[in-house]
Amino acid sequence: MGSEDQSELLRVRRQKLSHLLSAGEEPYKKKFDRTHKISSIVEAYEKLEPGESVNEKVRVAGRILGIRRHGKASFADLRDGTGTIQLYLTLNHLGEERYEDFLNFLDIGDFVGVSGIVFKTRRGELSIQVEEYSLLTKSLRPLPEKWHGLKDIEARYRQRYVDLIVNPEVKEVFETRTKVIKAIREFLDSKDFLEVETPMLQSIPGGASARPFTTYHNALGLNLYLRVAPELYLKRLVVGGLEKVYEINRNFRNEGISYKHNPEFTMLELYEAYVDYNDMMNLTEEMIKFVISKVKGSLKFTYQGKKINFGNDWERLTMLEAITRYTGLDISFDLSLGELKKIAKEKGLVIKPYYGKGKIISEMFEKLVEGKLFQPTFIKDYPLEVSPLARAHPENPSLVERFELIVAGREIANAFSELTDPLEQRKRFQEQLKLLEYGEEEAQRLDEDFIRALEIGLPPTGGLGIGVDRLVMLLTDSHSIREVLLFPHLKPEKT
RNA sequence: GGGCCCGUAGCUCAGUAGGAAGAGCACCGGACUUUUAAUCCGGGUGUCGAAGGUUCGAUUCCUUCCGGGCUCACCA
Repeated sequence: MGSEDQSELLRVRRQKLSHLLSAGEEPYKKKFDRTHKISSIVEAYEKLEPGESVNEKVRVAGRILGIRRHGKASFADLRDGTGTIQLYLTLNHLGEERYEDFLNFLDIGDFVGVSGIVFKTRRGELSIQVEEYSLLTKSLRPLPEKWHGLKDIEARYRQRYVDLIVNPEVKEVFETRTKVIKAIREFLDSKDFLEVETPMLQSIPGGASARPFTTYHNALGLNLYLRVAPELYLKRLVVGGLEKVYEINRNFRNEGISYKHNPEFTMLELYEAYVDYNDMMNLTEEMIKFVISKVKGSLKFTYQGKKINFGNDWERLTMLEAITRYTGLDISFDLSLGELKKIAKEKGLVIKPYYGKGKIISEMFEKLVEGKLFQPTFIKDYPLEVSPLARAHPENPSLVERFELIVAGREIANAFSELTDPLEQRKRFQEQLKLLEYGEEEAQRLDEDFIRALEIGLPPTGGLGIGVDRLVMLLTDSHSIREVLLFPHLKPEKT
């Protein structure tokens, strides 16, 4: 784009840049030695009396966020990664040329380094009396308005760098996100879990019922899939003797985008040998309580205007109990398939012809009950039909030892006693293959090497997955998953 | 993918029952040596998302497309 096509705002900044260059100024410097971060100046000197100054020269650097001109003296706001401080610039201290240059050629958005004396104005604002300044980076585009910030949701996501500059609460969300992940690691590391990394590129996508992204390896001439879950690899590691493992990393699912779905999202999965899903339930509760206390300082907070209390012992209901309680329907596997379908259709559910009793019951739970569970609730004993990797329930062969943690109507965690019997696992995969034939693209594929690993022997194992983004949504009071992803997926801008 | 809504200046938003495109901030010029959403005086900087259509005339009405939001479906 030539300069004649640009708006006046862009043109003016480029003119200032040209002027600086022709005056021998370097507008993109490589470094600046600081003596202080802004927050350390604020901490050290915030108790100064108005009018008082400190006999110590400081050097700080940051981005100019505001300029207030007052003739022969002016103020500017300077922000670095730790805080904001006011600059006080006067003709007396800088000399006429440097003072005028600051006002004429520097703009809001520019990075500058300054040196000067710390003092407090008579209005009580901690400030730096600037004796020297240096332009570090010239900004060529205006920032959004100081009062309303950047509101346009699309612009905020596409230009997250601007969002982070002008909307301070956005930075806090991502700091919280990092704290959550650190707290998870702290908790699991203290319990001697080993953090590992397993393949993102898989030749058989496994471990979850989801459509995968496909890709191609040129050198090997091989179709590959982006993983939908790390599960089968992590269980191979338990076979290998790593008794407690976890991975926090990205999963990719080729599905729709919504306020709670992004095509790539972050998942915690962990596996522990010699324990079952009841132990996983206890571990989940302990871990999430640890994370929330660490991050929020309290186990009670509000999410989207409603109070959530994580402090009590969380309720544990079987799926069938939950359906009965929240719908009044007396559902069990004793009903015939025909009866279940009839009830489901009366409730407005879409039931495909090949659905069995288990799938219908899980549909009833997900569509009719899940959204009503706001307080943290464990729902346990899922239908076997929808859980091809979980161990059957000893008291009911139609169920498995599996639970999900539901909070604010959403699934936060999913766990089970792992199926360790290789012969049974092969049968389960074969049932999944039938679903693939029915056109259920999310059905799971047969993974012969995983079966071979089970044949080597997987000890009794409990496994757990937690959707990290959704947990962060809860703890940051975010309505949309996009608010907790730095760069949520959007369609490409223009052409 | 379906339904509803949105797209006007760099940003936040008005507006035109179809007839010369507006405000605040930002920006440009001027005044001002302790201001802080500084103030005061002057200046509107625009492909009204894009392309067609209707019309004497379209930013406004219609169609299609692009992008976004909410919601339903699918999923975590």
